[in-house]
Amino acid sequence: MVRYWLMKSEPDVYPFSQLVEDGSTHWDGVRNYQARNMMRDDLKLGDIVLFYHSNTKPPHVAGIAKVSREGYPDHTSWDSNSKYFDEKSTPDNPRWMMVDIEAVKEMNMVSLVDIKANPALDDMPLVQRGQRLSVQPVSKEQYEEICRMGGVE
DNA sequence: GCCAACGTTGGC
DNA sequence: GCCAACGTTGGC
Repeated sequence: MVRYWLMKSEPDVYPFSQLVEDGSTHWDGVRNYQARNMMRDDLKLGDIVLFYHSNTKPPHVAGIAKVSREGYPDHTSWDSNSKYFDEKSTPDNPRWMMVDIEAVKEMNMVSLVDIKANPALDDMPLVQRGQRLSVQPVSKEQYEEICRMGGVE
């Protein structure tokens, strides 16, 4: 069964347009245990991802991606040249995980303001108080509503 | 195991 | 730039 997720990226770091250009990418740099656990255990091949741009004006959902490889160790965690380096992570005992995603479709920007204004989306983790998780579950209904707002069938 | 201090996230 | 919310760290 396909599940739906929302993943945050700062457009200055890696925008959705870059994913479209690259075709696919590995989602490295997540250093939060809850997000790691979901990538390790819950994100399955073919799952759908709403690609969200945070720390930008306005914050918004930019497009649709899907999981093209399930959880595996994040090699940037033992690369001392990487900004995501974690000395406690090694190839033999990796602490952090990532998945690969590939671009599926661009959509018209769906801003956080519009998401908050839509009662059908009140339960999205994204709009909950203090929610900072960079990988979040989204229901099928919420996903379909975002698509509708973004002009995607 | 508690909790204060600190760092980060991310909207505004 | 501000700051609320949250996660992590480390002393005790």
